[in-house]
Amino acid sequence: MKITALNGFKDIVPGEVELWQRVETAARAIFSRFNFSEIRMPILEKTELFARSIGETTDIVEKEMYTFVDKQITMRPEATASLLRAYIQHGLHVQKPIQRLFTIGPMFRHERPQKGRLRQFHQMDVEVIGAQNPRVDAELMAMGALLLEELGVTVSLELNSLGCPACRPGFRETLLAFIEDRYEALCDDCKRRSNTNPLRVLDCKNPSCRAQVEEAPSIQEHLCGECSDHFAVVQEGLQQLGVNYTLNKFMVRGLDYYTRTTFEFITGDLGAQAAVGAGGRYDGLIEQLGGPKVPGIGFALGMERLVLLLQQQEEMESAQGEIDIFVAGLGEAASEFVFPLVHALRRKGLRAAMDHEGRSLKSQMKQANKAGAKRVLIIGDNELEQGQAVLRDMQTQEQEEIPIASGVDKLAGSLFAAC
RNA sequence: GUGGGUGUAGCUCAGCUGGUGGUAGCACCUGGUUGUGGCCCAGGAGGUCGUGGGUUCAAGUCCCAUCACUCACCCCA
Repeated sequence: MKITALNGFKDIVPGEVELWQRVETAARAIFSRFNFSEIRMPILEKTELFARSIGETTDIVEKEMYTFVDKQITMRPEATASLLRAYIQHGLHVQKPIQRLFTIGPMFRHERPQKGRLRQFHQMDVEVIGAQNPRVDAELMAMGALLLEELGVTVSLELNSLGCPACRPGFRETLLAFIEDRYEALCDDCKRRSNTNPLRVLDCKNPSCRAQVEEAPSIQEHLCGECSDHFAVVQEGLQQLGVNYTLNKFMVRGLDYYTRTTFEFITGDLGAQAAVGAGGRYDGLIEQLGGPKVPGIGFALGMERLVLLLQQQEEMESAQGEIDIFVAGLGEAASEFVFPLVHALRRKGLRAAMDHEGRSLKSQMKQANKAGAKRVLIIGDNELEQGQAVLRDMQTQEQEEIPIASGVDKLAGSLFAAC
């Protein structure tokens, strides 16, 4: 039996990896423009960290984590908890009252794989810690929207507020009363959810449940004064920055730590996994994890989903790397000469390649062409005897003779000047 | 965890109601030019038809099991 990658784990091979690099390069550029610094955390953390932040009763913690049970450690299922742990551990709040941080890397969840959802997946995660101003919420969403725009993917931004510990319990009761009248009409999942987390009933996909909650009370109308003011300024900010959004009173996030602002970047082109990016505010979380009493907000972008969108929105022009020069050696003596020459060219900074299989000139020319070589240097027995090699320009097809007798380093220098 | 779909060359796939695995396309190698790429032409290499059982004179094809992949539910980025 052949050994293959694990179910839900994927290789990113040449031809596809270029798209990933594009996504990552664009993201780093944008994050930098918005004054974010990179932070990198380990993939393994104590299990307790995720239980305390994401929520003991969430699906992620209950059944989706890769945990080494005997060691009480877990491969991170998301980035925020690890990032906040690092923030607290290093006392970053002392260095700067407001920290703007991003991280890029793999996350792990043991779910059944499907389109846009893998067991090892990759997120670009952005967090602003220490900022209470609602404008920061708008600024973050504007940054996400700008990145997606620059990548050329079209998404819609959906916005909601989940309130805070002061007003959410009240809404929860209001909603529960509404749900109880319709309890029998709900799907089995929603019956269960109405006990554990009634807000979740709001975003059930089951059509009959949707119909039932259509007229459900909106949390947006049950916010306390502070949350309501906050939500209003967030929306003003989005308008000021020209970011389009729609309010969605049914949007509930799956992680327990969210408060107030929550949002999702949604696409219609990925099947069931419609969220390309999502996030929100988590004002009590840092304190809950043993840190200072500071607010926070952040969001994550799913890289697999971005790459899928890029793949289907434009026919992959496989712009694989091109090289500066291919050195074709003909025969054993020439190969002896070419081997160190190619290395000398690379030391000069040129992207250089050669053939090691002793193939015909025709074959080597094909290789050079496939590698996208701008020039080919041809050296055979004739050239060695005469002390002149042939340098061919692959675009213009022009060839010139250049002296090779003065040694590899000099030749590499003159080739570097020529390229 | 629950459903559906699909497994034939490195990739994309033909293969009808069982009767010798495809001149299929892309990719790869060689040649058409004693030492010159892209286009074209010719040739070549590459497969335990996912795996294991069963039915049959005969199974890629039918049946069962199993594994893998995939889509959806659930959940989420």
